[in-house]
Amino acid sequence: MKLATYNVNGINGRLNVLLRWLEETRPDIVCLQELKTPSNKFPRKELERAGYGAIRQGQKSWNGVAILALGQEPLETRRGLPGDPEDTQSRYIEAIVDGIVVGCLYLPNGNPAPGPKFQYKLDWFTRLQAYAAELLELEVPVALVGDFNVMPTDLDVYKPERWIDDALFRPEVKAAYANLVAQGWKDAIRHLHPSERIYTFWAYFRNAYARDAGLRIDHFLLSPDLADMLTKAVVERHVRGWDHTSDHAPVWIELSDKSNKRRRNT
DNA sequence: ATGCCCTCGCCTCGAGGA
Repeated sequence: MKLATYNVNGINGRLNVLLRWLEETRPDIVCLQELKTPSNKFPRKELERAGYGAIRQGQKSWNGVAILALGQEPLETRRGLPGDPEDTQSRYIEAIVDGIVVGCLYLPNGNPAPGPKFQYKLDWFTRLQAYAAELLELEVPVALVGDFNVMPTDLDVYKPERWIDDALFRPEVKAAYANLVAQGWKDAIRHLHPSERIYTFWAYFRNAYARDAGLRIDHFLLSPDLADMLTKAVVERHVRGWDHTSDHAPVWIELSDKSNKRRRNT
């Protein structure tokens, strides 16, 4: 089954592109970020017509996350990241689909750094670490999926030296990501492709896509049992080349029930 | 050191993005 993430950069302005990609790829589960629309303007009917049930946490103009599931309604288990009741930004939603706990997240950008926005990013990361540790303790299949706004290593940036002071690449942020992964998560794309340059985002300006001046900032973190099921990871680069497209490409991973192998091993 | 380009809002420019 295909588990996907896509930062759409405005779901209503992007609806045709999103529907075209859904029709083409037919992912089973999709985590969306940057809806940029309040929940009551979420295009539920259009997605339903395309075969998808959906839950969403919207917000006017900014942020916003959603989970789609092919042929079913995601069972919502959480809305909003715990740890700060003052935080009103729509950046986390979670559901159970096909026995998997799927946490869809849009981590703060954090620029300019340093400053209050960067501090908010670091605080959000700390809360995510605390909550992610709780999820791992449940010992159920969990995937934390979305736009983390972090390039984990030099391999994930077209020109690392240009990004040293940026909020997506500062040492504190890379360390926060590394510490999160070290809890016991697998970075799915990196796990399958340990030394390949893979990007998921290309800026609109400076002809970034044509020059392949990209960043890898959309990630799948898998709990150990899910990591065992991982067979494939694909960045749908061509979608970034479509007209009126997002600055992110959709990304998906394939999870296969290797039950025969697992049965033999246990 | 900055803008590039793009989205949204109530609006033709500003804020935010990465």
